[in-house]
Amino acid sequence: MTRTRFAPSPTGYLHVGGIRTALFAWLVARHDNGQFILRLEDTDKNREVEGSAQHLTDSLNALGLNYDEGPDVGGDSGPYRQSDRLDIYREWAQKLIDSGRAYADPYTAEEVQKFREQAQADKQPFLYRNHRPDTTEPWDGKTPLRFKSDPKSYEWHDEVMGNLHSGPEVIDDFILVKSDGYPTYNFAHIVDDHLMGVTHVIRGQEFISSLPNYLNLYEALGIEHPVFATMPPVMNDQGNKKLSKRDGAKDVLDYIKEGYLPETLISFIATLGWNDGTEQEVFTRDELIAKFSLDRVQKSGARFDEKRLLWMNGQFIRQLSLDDLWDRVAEFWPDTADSADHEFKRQVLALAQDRMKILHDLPALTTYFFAEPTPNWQMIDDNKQLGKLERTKHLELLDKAKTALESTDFNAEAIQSTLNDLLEQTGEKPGTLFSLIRFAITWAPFSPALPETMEILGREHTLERIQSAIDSGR
RNA sequence: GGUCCCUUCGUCUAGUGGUUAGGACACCAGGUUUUCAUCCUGGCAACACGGGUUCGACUCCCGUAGGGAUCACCA
Repeated sequence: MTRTRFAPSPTGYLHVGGIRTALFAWLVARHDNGQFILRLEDTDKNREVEGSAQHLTDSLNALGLNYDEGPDVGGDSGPYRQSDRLDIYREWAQKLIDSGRAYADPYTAEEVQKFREQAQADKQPFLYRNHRPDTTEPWDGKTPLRFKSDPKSYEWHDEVMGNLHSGPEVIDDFILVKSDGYPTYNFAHIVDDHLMGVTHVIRGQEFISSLPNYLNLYEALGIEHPVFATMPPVMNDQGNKKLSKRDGAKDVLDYIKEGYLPETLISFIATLGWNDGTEQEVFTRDELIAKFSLDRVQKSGARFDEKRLLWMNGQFIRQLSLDDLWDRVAEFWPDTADSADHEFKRQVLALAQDRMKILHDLPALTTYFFAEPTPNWQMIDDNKQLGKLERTKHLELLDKAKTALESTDFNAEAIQSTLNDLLEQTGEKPGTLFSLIRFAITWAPFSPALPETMEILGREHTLERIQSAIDSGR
């Protein structure tokens, strides 16, 4: 039974890089009909950020990355918060002490730092085990507990990276339990993954260099290691370093707030470093679950290109049914739309659907449907065609338009036909006449097609706008 | 610096010895009786470099260069 986990530390929010690791682990579990576990690695109290555990689960939930077991949903392998598992780590640490594979670190942090600096000065790689004491006092829990490593070469398989290898020089006596009593990640995650029955450890490439040490610890503990899969890094848009909070990587929840769809984020993040080998560019959640496999994950890092994300979001918005879109834009209408008629808003939304890239575009696209625009003749004078005409000509044309529209059925088709007749009657070009009317009605730099806009606005309203345009131009 | 990993259009990528090196984003041009967007059509644009192996290398091997990760009582 496949069991994967996402094991973040509650030190802040989740950015695109972090969520991708979660997504891939989730996809592996769902693809295999297995389980996905959330485990909080809160063993560094200094770095912990208030409220971030909640923020983490909110982010996962917002993207629909549901977990079968976790701190807030429970499960048979809990607790799922490492700070609640201290007894367990102590027990496993004792096993190591008993078997002679762990010992009390006799040095202070300052002394170790000295060793490190000395090694650096000698241009030698620093290895703590070179200073390993011959005899040690029993561990009293007040000093760090170190792993007594057994340096050797390793070869192992990584589902993404392929076959990897390392020499004995990278194996060292790392700290298992800190002097504050909390285990290090290096120790805790191995115990937890084992106890929780995790079959696939999916994590970022920053752990690849520690893996030989983990292998050494698995052996000392006498437990089998899970399948490893290393994710390539997500790079910033410059491509010169790993995406990081420190360099302003955005919180995924911020993308949701701006009106990126969860399914866009899922599809985009998945295809950042994975593809199914066909020319398909956009995937639904179900398609991803069905098609995902670790062996098609890229080995090299990928840059985060926000333009592509924007494009993809537009694709998803356009695929939505009007009902679905309606539900999702609830929080995005302009304030002026609060009192507007329900059906009217739905028609406006239908018109805006083709132009939205993110849901937050809605206000800018629709304001003149809900509030009277302010006439701005400068827009007309700046127009290439209209600027050549006299103001009196503008007004004359608008007046003719108004008259023609007064006796027209107010549906888009009839309006179009009326406008076409007007074109012939006045001898003007569409670019002139239609632009003029469009400005008179919307006073916006851009807007949806004229007949549809008029139809939704209705005859009365449309004629009023034209009239007030005429009045303001006199 | 040591160790490990990586390297196809500007970007995301397909490609597993023989292809006009394909797709998508972005960009440019044209079309859809106005604008913006959508949509459609077309265009620009890549195998980091040098050696091998081979009848034949983007594909295999070795070097070089460049990039990344890591060398914590952080994860």
